[in-house]
Amino acid sequence: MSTTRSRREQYAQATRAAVLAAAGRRFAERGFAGTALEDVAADVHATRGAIYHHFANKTALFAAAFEELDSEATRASAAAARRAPTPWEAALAALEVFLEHCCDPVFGRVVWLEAPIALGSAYWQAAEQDASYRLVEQLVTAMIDSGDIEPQPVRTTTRLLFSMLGAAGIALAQAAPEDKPLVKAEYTAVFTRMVAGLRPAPT
Amino acid sequence: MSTTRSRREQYAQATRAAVLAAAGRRFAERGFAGTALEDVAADVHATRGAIYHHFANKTALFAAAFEELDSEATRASAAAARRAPTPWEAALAALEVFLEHCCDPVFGRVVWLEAPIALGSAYWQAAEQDASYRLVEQLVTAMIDSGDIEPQPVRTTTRLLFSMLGAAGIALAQAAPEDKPLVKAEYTAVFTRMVAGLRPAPT
DNA sequence: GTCGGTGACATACGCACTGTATGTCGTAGG
DNA sequence: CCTACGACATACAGTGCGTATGTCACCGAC
Repeated sequence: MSTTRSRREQYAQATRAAVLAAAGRRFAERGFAGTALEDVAADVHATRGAIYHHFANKTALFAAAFEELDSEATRASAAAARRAPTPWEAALAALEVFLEHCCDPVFGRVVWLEAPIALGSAYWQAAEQDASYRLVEQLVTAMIDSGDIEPQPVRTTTRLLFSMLGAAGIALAQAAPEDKPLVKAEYTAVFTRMVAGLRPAPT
Repeated sequence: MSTTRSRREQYAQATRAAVLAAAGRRFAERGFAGTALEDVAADVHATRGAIYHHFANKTALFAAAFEELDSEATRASAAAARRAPTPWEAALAALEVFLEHCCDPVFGRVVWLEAPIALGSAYWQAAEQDASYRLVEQLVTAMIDSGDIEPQPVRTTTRLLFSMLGAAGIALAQAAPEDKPLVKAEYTAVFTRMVAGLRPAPT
């Protein structure tokens, strides 16, 4: 239904998407505070007026860029989780895919480094509504229900795991390209062992 | 040696300290971006010129306020750790004291919520030089050396634990005063179990 | 005790952005 | 054709940082 749309609307969507992409790159390279909307506009041969036509303000622009990246990574991670036989293995599979996404410089920087800056103190409230946070929450709940881990306060556990994901994402975003595989392996290993601490003691 | 100092210098130190305290409160209440130096200056009946005389810029002012809070909490935590008989118990004791400090609204907000915003993308590089990070690093190393936990990549483990500390600190900073004890207990419990995942498997 | 020097501020200004209000032009629809 | 509306561009006001410059009290020397 979206294929046959008036030419005007097609053009508008195109510029909106271009602005979003340019903003993502700029935010990743120069940071949120360091990028002027003037520059983003120049990247797509437009003016700040165009940006303010499509987005309420600078923060909203960032939020849109963020959500696009986050939801895509979450989608892929959730898909990987669904292919695993047990909740425990689902969590590991999702972790693997998610960390792979964090290796992308734009993703890592925008989602983990700049998001707290852009969204300010409200970041952690906002985070709980994000796709990635909710995926973690679902995986935790599933593991508790299946007995893979002992019952824990879900919210607390999710927040802790989410922050660890953030640490891993930041490390990956900052690592040199050739170091990323090693860094990913280390975080995966320590991460896994820590979560394993929540498993029931072997009889 | 610092007691007998010229009157001028005493006054200067007093205003500097007053600025630091006022900045801490403002940053905690309104956030880093939300507080204008004009307001901080007004709080101590001075002007922005006075602030710029004592601190290089807004970020430096924040960093000074941050470091004061952080070093004090770290000092107390390290002292608690030193009184414990084993590295494992030392880590638990330090965790307890540190989380107690996080219950202070100014501390929690400045150190955990606003610091990434104020220091920007360089936050995580800066964090590794902070007192609290280094304390975690020492505790991890001590636990590995004593065999309390199995050998792990120290840097990776420290970063993960530090981020978990941050999650707990933020949760405590945001919790209502009457909820803080419960929140603290939950985070302590889950945190401890996760770290316990790093312990050697029982023979 | 006064006199030049210095340090602790206050005042005034430029500058870089953000956000908003208004203008323009092409396209869609009757 | 021509009127309306949506997609932008342009112009402007406001805010807040950083800096350059001024002023006045204190300190030490003579």
